[in-house]
Amino acid sequence: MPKRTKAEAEATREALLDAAEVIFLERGVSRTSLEQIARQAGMTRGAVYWHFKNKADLFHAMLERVKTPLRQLLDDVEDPNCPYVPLESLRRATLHAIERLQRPRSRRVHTILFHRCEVASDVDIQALHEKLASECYDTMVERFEQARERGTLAESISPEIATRMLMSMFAGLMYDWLRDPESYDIGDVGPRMIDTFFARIVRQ
Amino acid sequence: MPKRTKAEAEATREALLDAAEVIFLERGVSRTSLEQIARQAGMTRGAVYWHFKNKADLFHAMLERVKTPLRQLLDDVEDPNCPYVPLESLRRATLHAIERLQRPRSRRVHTILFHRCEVASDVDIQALHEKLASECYDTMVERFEQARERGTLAESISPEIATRMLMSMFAGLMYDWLRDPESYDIGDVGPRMIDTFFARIVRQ
DNA sequence: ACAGGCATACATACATGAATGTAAACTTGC
DNA sequence: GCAAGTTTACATTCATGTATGTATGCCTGT
Repeated sequence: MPKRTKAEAEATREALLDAAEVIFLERGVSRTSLEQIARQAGMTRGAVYWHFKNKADLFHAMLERVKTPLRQLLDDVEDPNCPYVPLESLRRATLHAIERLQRPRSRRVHTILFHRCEVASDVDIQALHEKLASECYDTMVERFEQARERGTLAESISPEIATRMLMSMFAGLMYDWLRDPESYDIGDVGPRMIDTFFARIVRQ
Repeated sequence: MPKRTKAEAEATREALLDAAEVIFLERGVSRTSLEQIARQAGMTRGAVYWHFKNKADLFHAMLERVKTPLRQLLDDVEDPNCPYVPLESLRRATLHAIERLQRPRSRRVHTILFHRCEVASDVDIQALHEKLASECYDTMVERFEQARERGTLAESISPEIATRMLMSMFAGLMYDWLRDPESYDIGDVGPRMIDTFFARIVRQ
């Protein structure tokens, strides 16, 4: 059954990416062959090679369908018409990112990113993530400094350390939960952690 | 140069494991061949297959030369003749684990574990880690409960959430730092984070 | 409006290379 | 001399990329 309509072709492309998510999650990126992905989508490797250059290209296309939690957090925090004061905007942005991580697709893709792939295979991904992390760090430090100027951040806490604490908690939360989502409900634990953190670092 | 003395044979085994650490770190576990490891150690694949059953076996042998940070933390916290009160024992154990993570071998192996391998390839590792994490969680909750009974833990913080915060911060710290060790000095930032955390959760 | 032509969207077949595991040969310690 | 280490050689598997086949959708000219 060759040559579909334009819309059908776009549908197969999406089906291939869906299939990739499923198989990558099951077997890990390096151990899955393009044949397996194609079969999962009810296609053959020919379809894969039509839509994508190779496995790395397909992998990148898969990533482009989701927004990284760090990216989400940054976009929220940097939103120019955000009505909240520094600490509150940070808190809300973090909660929002946790919220969105639970969406099925986001959850699948980030489980793959955290636990089912090796960075060495895609060096640019590594560099990209490092850039995002440092950008995120800078922005957060800025916010915590604003909070300190306004007197809402406790004086004994440096903006830099507060930032590292928040970023580590966030990264660790994702890492741990995605490894074993059954062990706890991130929708409950996450917000309670974040709220406790912010409640405890404000000037008492 | 065949057939060495017993001591020399043991030395080649160690050399192979050293080589594995280096190459796994450079190229990722799945992309490295046993040939590459053998060459790095100045041997051929024959030597590898003599000392190890296959790649997975060699990988496990490599892991057995180090102690996981979580394992280290647990051992410290559960030490029966630990002279410290609950919160202080937790704090010290965490600092100690951070300390030991910086040892070259530990750092290399855990970089591999966090960033250079896919869990799906070694399912038992995954299960092992999950068991360790839940064991660690239970023990920490216990300590925080003791602290609450003694009145040293702030009443507004539940032992469960305190535990998750500490574990997430710890995991995130390792994850972030091992991905990009140049971005900050964990020997400085780590302790400052941990100290701030404990200073902020005690009853004021 | 429709007939031809061309590009599209795949499937199939094939060539290649790389890694694995094993068997056999070889060399030296004990 | 036998078994422990180690090398070399070989067979097999498997994924990849490419080349080719092919039927159909889509468009253009009249």
